[in-house]
Amino acid sequence: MRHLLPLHYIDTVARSGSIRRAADKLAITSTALNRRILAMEEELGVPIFERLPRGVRLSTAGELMIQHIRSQIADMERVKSQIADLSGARRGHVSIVCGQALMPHFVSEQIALYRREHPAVTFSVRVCDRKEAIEQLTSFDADIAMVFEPFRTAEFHPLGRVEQPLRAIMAASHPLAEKKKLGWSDLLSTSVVLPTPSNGMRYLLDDAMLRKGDVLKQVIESDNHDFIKNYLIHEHCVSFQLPIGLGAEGEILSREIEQRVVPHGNLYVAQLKGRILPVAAALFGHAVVKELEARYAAPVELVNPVDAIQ
Amino acid sequence: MRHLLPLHYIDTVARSGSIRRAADKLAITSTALNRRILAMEEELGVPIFERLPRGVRLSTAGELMIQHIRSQIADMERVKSQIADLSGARRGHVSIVCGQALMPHFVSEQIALYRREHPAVTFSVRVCDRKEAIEQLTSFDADIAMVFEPFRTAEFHPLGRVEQPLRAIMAASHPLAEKKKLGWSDLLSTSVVLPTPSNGMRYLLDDAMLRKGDVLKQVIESDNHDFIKNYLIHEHCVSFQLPIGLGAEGEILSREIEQRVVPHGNLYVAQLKGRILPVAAALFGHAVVKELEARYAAPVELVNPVDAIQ
DNA sequence: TCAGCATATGCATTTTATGCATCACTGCAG
DNA sequence: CTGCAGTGATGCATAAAATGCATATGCTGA
Repeated sequence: MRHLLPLHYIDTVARSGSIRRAADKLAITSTALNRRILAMEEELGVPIFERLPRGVRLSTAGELMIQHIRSQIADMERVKSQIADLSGARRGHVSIVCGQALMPHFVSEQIALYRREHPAVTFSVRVCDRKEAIEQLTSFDADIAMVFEPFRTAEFHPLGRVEQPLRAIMAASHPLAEKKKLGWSDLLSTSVVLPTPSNGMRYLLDDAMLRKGDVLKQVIESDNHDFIKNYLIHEHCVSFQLPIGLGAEGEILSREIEQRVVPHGNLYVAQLKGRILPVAAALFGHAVVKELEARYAAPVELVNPVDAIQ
Repeated sequence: MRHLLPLHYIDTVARSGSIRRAADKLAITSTALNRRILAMEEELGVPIFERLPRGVRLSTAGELMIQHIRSQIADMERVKSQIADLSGARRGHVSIVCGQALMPHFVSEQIALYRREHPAVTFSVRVCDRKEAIEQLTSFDADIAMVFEPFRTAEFHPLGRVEQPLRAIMAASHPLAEKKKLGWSDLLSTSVVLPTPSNGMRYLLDDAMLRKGDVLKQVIESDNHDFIKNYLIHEHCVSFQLPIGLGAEGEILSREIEQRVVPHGNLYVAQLKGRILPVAAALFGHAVVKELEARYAAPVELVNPVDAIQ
């Protein structure tokens, strides 16, 4: 929309950290962009950017401004999506961030399902850790986040939650594959491959190790679950995965872990607090929550018992 | 701000109901305005206004758009006020609607108090009934509403509440002035002057009459409390007022009414739900709530008992 | 049918935004 | 210390956009 072009300009400069770089992205000259920013600052009465020798940085006022700007741009998208919805055809774009490499199986399935109903809705999916996920929400770059054991912040507004117990995964030939349920001693008896600390599963595992006062024999750490899964074929190690991230059982099997050893974690579907989502995003989020709760029976809601009854 | 000029144009047209009238207010020609609107509709892909023989009216899409526009404009004000606050000087404007003619005594006092601290903050005060008050909030024309027994709607977000029992007012020479506390039979024994039905006090009185199956001897109905108060000097009638609306006792006295006869009502200070108020408005609202609760002991909060303890 | 008032549109003019060339400044590598 | 690369700011000519005037067009109600 034309009228928020100036806002988009400022947003781009803030993201680029330099007027010239932003000007390149926006396909205008740096002088034009510079002058628009000077004009905006003139209007506002205070500088939006601090001028540094190697570019610009948001001032305190600019921080306030940029939040406003991003919310306005996102809200305009919402309005457009609602207007499009009036004429029957649901259109728009849904931007999703999901916490780990485990989600894509589920997410891709859900997106395909949604797009079968509404082919005019487009999607973008990014995988990142839970801290980044919340940043993406607050910067209005993502509409919906799906994360495991997120940091609780004021910005985070859960749309739904399901419990996910950690499961141990290993090659079919691994000795522990003969047991149905693994205890702490079983885990100690083998080498393990752990996800990086930014991962929610790692958080639960570190916590378990701290409580037990014992450390697992970690041989490899990786942020890529595909790599981990492939590695298990070559060496008799154990790693971990959530039920939702498990594919079909083939060379790699999964086994239950006793709950008192590693407590169950929570998988959240969430949006930015206070924001009204575009129609498509809101409905997709709703559909995902419904499906999750159908697959993994919704836990009893502790915050408000009355709601759980309905 | 320049970038929301187009939005302001649309807002003005929506309020004026005609492009020409809006153009006059905006001090531009109707052709220029017309073309900007056509351009916006082009961009949006759907008409914002329905063209009628006697002007224009918002289309369904326009209704969505205008809500967005007003929130944008109001939110920009908020940002400006927050930025102004950064540099120490609190500036800005607070727009208040109060439910009845009873409030102005209290409100004027509170505004004076606030302005003594922050002389750069300006105020506008409008008196209207509770239905209009909520409309003013939703159209972003008012930041804060102070109303007695409002309609409960989803848009209404209470910042504070105090109980206000109705009191009977009358001339000092009225026979009932000799009693300290009036019952239903006392009220039936005299003529009464009632506020109009849009008034929250009237709502409680009508309710009482319905329950008792008896009607008061209403001789005059008026929406103007000053008129009512003056009239009581000339004829021995009884009327009603809230404690907060009572001035100093002179020719007109007030007497308590038994609670089981007319139940206590609630006075609310409220804002539009989901909106973030400008700094000045938020702090003024807070100050008012605090003062009200100091004067009329805050009632026990029923919704969430935990909060009341703190 | 016609007067009255509404929105739309063609065209000349004014205002605004853009691009080019250039300046002034800073940090860094040699 | 010096030159280089990279930054934002500014003067001026040009391109684009908004505006105003005159006028067309469309509808209602008497």
